[in-house]
Amino acid sequence: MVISKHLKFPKTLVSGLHHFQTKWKTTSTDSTLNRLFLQEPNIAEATKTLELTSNIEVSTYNRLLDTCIRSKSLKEGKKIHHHILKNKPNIKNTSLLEKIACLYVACGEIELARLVFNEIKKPGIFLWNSMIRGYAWSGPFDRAIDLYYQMLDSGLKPNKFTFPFVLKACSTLMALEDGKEIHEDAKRVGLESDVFISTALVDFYAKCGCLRGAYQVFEKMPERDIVAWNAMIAGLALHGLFEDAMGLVSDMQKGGKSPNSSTAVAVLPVLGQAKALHHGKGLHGYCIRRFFYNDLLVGTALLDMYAKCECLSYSRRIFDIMSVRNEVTWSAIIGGYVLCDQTIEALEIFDQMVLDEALKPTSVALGTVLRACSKLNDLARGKKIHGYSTKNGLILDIKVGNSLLSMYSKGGITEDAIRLFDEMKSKDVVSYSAIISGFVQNGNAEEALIIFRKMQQLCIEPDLATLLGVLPACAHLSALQHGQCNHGYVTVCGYASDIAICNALIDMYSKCGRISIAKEIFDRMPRRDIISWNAIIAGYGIHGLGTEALSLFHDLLSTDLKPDDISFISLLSACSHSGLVTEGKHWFYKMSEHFKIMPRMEHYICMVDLLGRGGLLDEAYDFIRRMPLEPDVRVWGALLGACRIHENIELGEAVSKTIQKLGPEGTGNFVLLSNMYSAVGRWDDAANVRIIQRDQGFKKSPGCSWIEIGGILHAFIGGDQSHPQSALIYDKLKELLVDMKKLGYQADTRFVLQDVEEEEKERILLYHSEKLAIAFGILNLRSDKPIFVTKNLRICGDCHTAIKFITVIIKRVITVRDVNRFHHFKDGTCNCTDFW
DNA sequence: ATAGGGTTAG
Repeated sequence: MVISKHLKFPKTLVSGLHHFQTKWKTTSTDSTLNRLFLQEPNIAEATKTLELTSNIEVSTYNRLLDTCIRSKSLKEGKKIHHHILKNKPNIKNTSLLEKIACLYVACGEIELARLVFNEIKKPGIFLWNSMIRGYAWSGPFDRAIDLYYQMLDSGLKPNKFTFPFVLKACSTLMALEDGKEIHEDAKRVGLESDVFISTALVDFYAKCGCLRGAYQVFEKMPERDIVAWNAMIAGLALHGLFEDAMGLVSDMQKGGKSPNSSTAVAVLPVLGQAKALHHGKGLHGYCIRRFFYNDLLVGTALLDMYAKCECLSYSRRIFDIMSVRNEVTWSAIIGGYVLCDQTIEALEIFDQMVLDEALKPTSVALGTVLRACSKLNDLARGKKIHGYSTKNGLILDIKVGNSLLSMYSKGGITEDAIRLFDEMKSKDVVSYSAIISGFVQNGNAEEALIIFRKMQQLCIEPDLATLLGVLPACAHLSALQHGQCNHGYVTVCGYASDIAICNALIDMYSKCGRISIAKEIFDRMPRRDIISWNAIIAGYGIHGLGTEALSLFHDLLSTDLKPDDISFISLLSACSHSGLVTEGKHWFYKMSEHFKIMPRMEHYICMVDLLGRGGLLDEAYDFIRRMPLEPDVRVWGALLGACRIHENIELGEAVSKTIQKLGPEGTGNFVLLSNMYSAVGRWDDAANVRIIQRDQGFKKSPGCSWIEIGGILHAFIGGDQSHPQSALIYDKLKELLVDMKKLGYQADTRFVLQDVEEEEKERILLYHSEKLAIAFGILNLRSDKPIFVTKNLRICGDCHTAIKFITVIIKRVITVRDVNRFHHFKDGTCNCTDFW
């Protein structure tokens, strides 16, 4: 056969072919192919030649297949396979079949390889190893382990290639027990101290969370190459042990081994995590000396480390000079900008990546950008990304889904959050935590607890972050029993020593009325951060224990911690609740003078409240006028509240005009103004305010009070008759009213804003939500138990008076937590000294 | 090498 007739090589594609054609013109097909296939670019054409003949020798097939394996030519390999099946259907040549299987593994077609593998009676060790490696690389990973055991069953002894492959599968699956058994096998066949196998074992133990195991293997190694050192260092880094990792790096250098770029890449993330900027800079210098800085991975890891240390300008400089960047580099720099609160810039860089560089956003980049949208509350942009993710199938990535979930729920679009949550195919702890925290942050703590329960029913174990969402929900609802239950869970899980958890517990107990337990937790903390102090100071504040709050603040000053802006909000509001005007003024002054903290609007609100409650109305007014910030409606609201307490109509009217101009927020200001007019008997004016309120479309958000009994929250709104015990509750209140009147109680009908008869007003007052909840508590709690009610708004003035009488009648302590603070009623008095 | 959920005030 004359080959030149059939082989038409396009000259442009294969260089030097002319020479080839002339030289081998007259040879047989077999030898032609043999020669031809030694040159990899010719494979495609060569397989065409193959189709023209049926009689090919096994040795030729072998050579063809070797070439295909080297060049990972799947298409051509398949043709050769078909050729063999067609022309030599009964071939029993194992080596040929093994080669085909190896070819498929090399091309990542593990299932095809498996089909061939299954046809081979006694596969050799090389093929077993190839198959195990194939599964260990691309999964299903458990098949790698299965094959390993099958191989042992077939009587073969694993060799030094087998162990690293199967151990890789074990570490991916976190299959600690299987790996340990395989470790024993390695010892039995005397291969434990092989460098490759030991290194694989170190890597396996570290990735499975068993650092001790990793170190034991590492220590026993008779010789360690740089890969072995890197495996151990990476293991320590993986566990966040940056000091140990750095220690090992210097041990390695003492042993005469120089860290390479992989060492740097392993260590840099943990340096960033620990914000160990100093070490990071040192390593950066080393990388420059060793010329690693041109390495893509090193560059990316360096810029990420600097970003984590909040040294964004360094990150940027590295990013700018990197000659090669990939999508990971871009994600890292975008993430750095988001972390450092340069959110707009982060989005600009993302646009640059997509538009200028035409890089396809990965799910990691999208997750990061969604966090940026969430921080900016740019939900429109977030929704666009949602659309893009859906179109490109990235929505199936759970991290993208969770980022979206978090954005929607933090952004307050609960419906979108819930819809997405229901649509998500796979949900994990993070999904649940995201939606729970979202609900809590948007004031829907009840829904948060409902989802929390659902999650537990589905046996999804809450983790630390979940509890950090749930505990504030309990705090918000004053759900002490739920909170205690979660405290128990925290302890069982071993989170009880976590600072953030303790902070959340302090807040929960103090909002649930158990300030002494809050203090106990605070006292027992081995280490505290500024949040711990803020939480306990605020706790004392809302309980009306201003002196204690001040004394804790003094304690704080003797620590290494510095009070922050929130410490002062907590302290000033504590002073305000306890009428500590002098102290409050002192610390407000010190705050900027000594601590160099610029007062924010919130601080001014606290000060106006403090001065106003203290009766210094003119000073408060003056204070507002001298504010460097434009006072907002909340500042004026605080002054109006003070005008009502001290019945200063003249100032109150002026203030309310200002509030009208600014646009009143909610209804609190209308209620205050109306109450103020009623208080001095200007009924027409009071009525007028209510008409304006109605005309402007402000509806009073309903007052709601609740009480937790037996772990169940019983909620009431005014005049509510929906509770099963309604009749009993109403009877109880009527009975109490009779006794209260005997003691001199008179319904304070000024607090009824509806325009109705006096008698009706009394009736309305009697069935206010806080009174209903208290009556329910009296009926359902043992007489030695304190009654604790929570209200979503400020407590009503008449209720405040009535509850004092009730404590005399029933001889029990009653606590009401309203939106501002605690009211501890006992023996006819309230600890707020009526300055609520 | 990048990567989702998190505690304090008002």
